Amino acid sequence: MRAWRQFAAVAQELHFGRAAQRLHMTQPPLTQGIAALERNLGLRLFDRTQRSVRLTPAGAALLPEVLDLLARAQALPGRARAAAAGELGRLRLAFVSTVGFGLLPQWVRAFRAQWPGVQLELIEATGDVQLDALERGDIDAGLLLHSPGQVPPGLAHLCVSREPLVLALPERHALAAADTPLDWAALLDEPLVIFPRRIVASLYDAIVALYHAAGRTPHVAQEAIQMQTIVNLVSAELGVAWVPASVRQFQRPGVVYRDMAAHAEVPWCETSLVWRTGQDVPALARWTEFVHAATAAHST
Amino acid sequence: MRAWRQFAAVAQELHFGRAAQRLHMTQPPLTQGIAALERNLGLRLFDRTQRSVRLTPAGAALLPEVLDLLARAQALPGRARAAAAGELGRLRLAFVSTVGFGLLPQWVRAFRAQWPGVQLELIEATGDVQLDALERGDIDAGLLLHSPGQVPPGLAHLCVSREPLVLALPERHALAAADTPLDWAALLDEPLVIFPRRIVASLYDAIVALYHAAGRTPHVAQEAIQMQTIVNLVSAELGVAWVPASVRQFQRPGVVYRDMAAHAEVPWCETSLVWRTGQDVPALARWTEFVHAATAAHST
DNA sequence: CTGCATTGATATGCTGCGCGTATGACTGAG
DNA sequence: CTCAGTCATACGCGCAGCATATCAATGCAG
Repeated sequence: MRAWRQFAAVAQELHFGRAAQRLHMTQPPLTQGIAALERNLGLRLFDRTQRSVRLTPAGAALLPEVLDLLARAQALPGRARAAAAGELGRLRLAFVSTVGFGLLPQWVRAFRAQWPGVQLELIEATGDVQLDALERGDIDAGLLLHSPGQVPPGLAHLCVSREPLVLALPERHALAAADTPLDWAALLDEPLVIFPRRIVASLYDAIVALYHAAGRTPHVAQEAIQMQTIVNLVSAELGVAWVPASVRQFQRPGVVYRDMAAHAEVPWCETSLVWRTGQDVPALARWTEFVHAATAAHST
Repeated sequence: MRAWRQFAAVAQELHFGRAAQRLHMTQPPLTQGIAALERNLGLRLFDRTQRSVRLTPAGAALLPEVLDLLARAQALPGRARAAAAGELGRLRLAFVSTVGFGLLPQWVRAFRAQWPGVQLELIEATGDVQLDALERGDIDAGLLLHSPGQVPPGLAHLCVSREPLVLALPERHALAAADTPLDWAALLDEPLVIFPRRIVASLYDAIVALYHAAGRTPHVAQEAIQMQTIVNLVSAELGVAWVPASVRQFQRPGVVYRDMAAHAEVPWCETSLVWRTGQDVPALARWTEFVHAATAAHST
């Protein structure tokens, strides 16, 4: 490596004395170094008389590659500092499917523009799978749903949005028209489409509590893992469903959403970024900063 | 550099003992080397307990770059040998405009495909300019016209094609019809369009000799440097011209070419690749080999 | 709980690479 | 012919980087 640095210096100066000066050394060992390099390679890199130095064609062909190599080598410490600062590296981010249709895409675009050195890997997964993956170290952070205040223990979190649940109804359902007075008791007797409890236990329990408070037990007609699927099942008239307000964006034909905020008992849910504490992932710090700024800007 | 090689070994093995073995050294100095590297960078690359070694996120981000750098460094001697073998480097090739419309383009395509590492720079120039440039070392080889056997002295050469001169006539000229018997004496009295003598002295002299042999002196109506221009001037009925047979490809409207091979005195011309001797330009050797093979294949 | 094997860290001495100093050999300019 | 300039050679030395020896901590077997 040093030999190549010496080669580059002599090739650029075409003068052993000045090249040695640039290398902070004297001329004799430089001459020897170049001679040793040429001997090892088995070819001449310089045509030199006693008065002048010129590159051979082979030397000239090699010079750009050597300069590139030296530049990369010299840049490595800086790259290391960049990596430690989180400007460089890989970040594995899991997310539930609903946020994939929300703000996440534009966040990802903006983040990649701001930190092009960070390789952002996106993995769609349900909340329970994300928690397992976090535990095993397979991902660096997750974006998942939960009930307010019910963030999984032992993890750092950053709340990204807070929204009430709304009711998804088949279009032709008796309670679908917004101007009809709501028969709360009749609603609680309707068949329910809901996610399995293991997906988001806290939110599942909050919905069940809503029924229990009225002395009812929910009649679960069908389970589905993704919110999109749940809405599709509502469209197929298998039942009604409680979904986060943001799901209204879907506008699936055959489905109407009804705001239940008038009933104080209706649960809310939060979407949070969660990650392990206790281990330094610099790129993750950049991501949490970024999300914090993005949510702060959005809420103002 | 050695420090980075040690880093790569430990990062891949995740075990100081095995990494040291791979590096053909013992474990203690490897531990010290990594410690020194981390101290110089001011950051930790490995999370190590007394029993295990893991990469920090920064270390993991850095590993691909380091591996790339090491691979390039290791490949340099091979690149040097390739450069010496002429598979790598720059080749500056001058050519007269006529060959630019002949076989040269397909030669260049095929050569670039066979030797992608050679950066072939093409410069259009007349023969006299090429000889100056060769003398000054501005180009590595030239493709130029000359009379048979009259290659410029002190240069190596490779004859690429040999062809007779043909007569370029204005379409409406009395001698233009191929079925009319040729009035040789009348032809020699026609105004002549020809290149300046300095461009290709040997060919110029051969044409003049043709006139002198019949006791005439050519009446030079107009001079032009490029064959295309000469043909255009013939089209403008400024005179007739002697041009290499290959120029017939141009088919300029208003110009007809007449084969003069019946007259034994008609000069021939050669196109040759010429280059300086006495200095080794490996890529040039690849080019001369290539042209030799191409012309041999074409002539069979 | 105890001893052992494994593994990374520390201590110490030594060797050789690569540098500096001194000098030589050759060349072109005045 | 002399001298300044430049690349090559000779030789000695200091220190970076290695090996040997050893320690300390941890997981595992019994």
